[in-house]
Amino acid sequence: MKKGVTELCYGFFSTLANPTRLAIIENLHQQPMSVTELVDAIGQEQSMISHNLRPLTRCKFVTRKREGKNNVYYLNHETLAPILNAVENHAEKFCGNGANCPLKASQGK
Amino acid sequence: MKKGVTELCYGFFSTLANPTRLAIIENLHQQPMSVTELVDAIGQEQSMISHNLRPLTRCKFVTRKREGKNNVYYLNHETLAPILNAVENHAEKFCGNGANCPLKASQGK
DNA sequence: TCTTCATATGAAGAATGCTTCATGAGGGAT
DNA sequence: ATCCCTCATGAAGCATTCTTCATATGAAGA
Repeated sequence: MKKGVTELCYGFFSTLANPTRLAIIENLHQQPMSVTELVDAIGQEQSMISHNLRPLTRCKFVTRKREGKNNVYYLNHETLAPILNAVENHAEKFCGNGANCPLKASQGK
Repeated sequence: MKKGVTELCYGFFSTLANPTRLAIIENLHQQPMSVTELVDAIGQEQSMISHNLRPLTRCKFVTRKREGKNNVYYLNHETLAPILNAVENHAEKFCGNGANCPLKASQGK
């Protein structure tokens, strides 16, 4: 671990530490989508989706591309695939896939 | 990406999204340490270190072991090594190692 | 140009998480 | 038994981030 990685990590992880942004990532993992499509898929207000797309774009987790009058967002699979994979491995190995995760318990219902 | 991973990811990333906890990880990456050693190394109050060790323990990022009257904490390298590696790769490839990271810019000085 | 669809942005109240202070509890040594 | 060292926990004020509401911008079509 290089020196000074801490501040980079902080920006990185705090951007990912948000349910709406994770939902966006989950959707874009399937295919590129416009804002409107994300709004429909996630079922939240348009302004909320837009607000949350900004930090994702800023950290290069997604990229934007104008297509006609739509802004289509693309996931940065190169970064996120291994990360999400590591999270799944951890959850599986150390957290019983969430079964014995106190955080999940306190969130649900 | 499996269904329902979003909530697991949220617990995972929000635990990592904290400067003190990242400093703890950075230190434990070198070697296991007791709370007092972490306090000295990081230079923050003991209660703060303890408070931040709790979520790390809960998410299995670190494990605790009594040794005499000390509580020694061990990093879960199996999970964190690949994660931190992925962050470094991303920072290098997409963020100029933080040089063109607007977050870092707004934090520093 | 005017209208409409698509998206971004600003501001403010609400919610969440953090930091600090005070204290409690456990283990070892005397 | 007492003292000290080590560490954990609770509560409360403070700070940060989120969510929502209102509005602005841009592109395309009539």
